[in-house]
Amino acid sequence: MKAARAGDEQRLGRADGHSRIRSIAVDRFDLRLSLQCGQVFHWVPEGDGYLGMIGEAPVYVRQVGGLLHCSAGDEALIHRYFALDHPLESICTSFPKDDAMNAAAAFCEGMRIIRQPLWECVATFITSSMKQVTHIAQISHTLRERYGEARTLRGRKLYAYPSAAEFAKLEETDLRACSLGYRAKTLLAAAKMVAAGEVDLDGISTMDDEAARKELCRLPGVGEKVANCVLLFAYERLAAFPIDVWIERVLVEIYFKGRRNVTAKRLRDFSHDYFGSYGGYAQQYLFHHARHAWPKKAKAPGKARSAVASKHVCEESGKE
DNA sequence: CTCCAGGTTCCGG
DNA sequence: CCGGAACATGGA
Repeated sequence: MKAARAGDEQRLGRADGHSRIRSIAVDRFDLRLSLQCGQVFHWVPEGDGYLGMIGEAPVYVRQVGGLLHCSAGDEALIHRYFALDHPLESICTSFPKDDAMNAAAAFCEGMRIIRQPLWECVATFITSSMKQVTHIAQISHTLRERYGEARTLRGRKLYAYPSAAEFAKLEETDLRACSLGYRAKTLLAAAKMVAAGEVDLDGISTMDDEAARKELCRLPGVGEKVANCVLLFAYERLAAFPIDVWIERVLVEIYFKGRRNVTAKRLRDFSHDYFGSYGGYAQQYLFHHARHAWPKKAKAPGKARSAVASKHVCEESGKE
């Protein structure tokens, strides 16, 4: 592979004058998969790479085979953010050996669980409830553009995720205007608690998984599922196993097929025991595989809808 | 128009 | 502990 061309250096160059490109050798890492699997929502494709923020730092990363290209000075940040130190081979070896898990592991080769900033992760997953991945990203970008600090890289504007203190200064209507819906109230309340120090996100780092989950659930809008996402994607608790509608579908269809009385508690207990200490990785692989490789749910053909049934309903739209 | 999306909370058995 | 219902909004 050829080294980065001079043109790349120029385009990648930062305003501070340090425009040298560095290459990080990576093994068992897929940048695109790791950014597009639904664990983080703000990275945008740019050229052959991605543009995004790691905390307050605007970053451009590009993967070419086993090399990760970035600006000089960002290496350590990127190494940590993308969890290049996670023992991916051991992690995959630890997975249970069943057909569904094997297929998901093959489908998700190189996907890593990244280390996200605490509040950013808490807040984005508060906004995630009952939302499609694309819409979560949309909300994230709106919040950043309106209330985050701006940076420029490669001629593009990038915005940091607003801090809890910045959110705490807003009104609920401000957040509703970002199409947050009912999540505006809980996000604002959570921001105020964090800003006031009533919940200490940094302090949670030293708690065991159970205590940390319980503490996170004190935040409005944070239930067991969101807490597990935060534990997994921000606190590096790789055993945390978030159960959303997709994973529930997988569990019920694959591991509880035909069984009755499949309650939330049984799913939780089974997942904890079956997937083990790297359950979070197993969960993310199963999640991504199910979302992209499972057949779309066929519309129940029970009663054919009349083609003319709704003909006259939406005709008059000249209000105001 | 209908259906559903990386849920949480509150309420009654 | 368990099931239901309300809660907003925008794609498909």
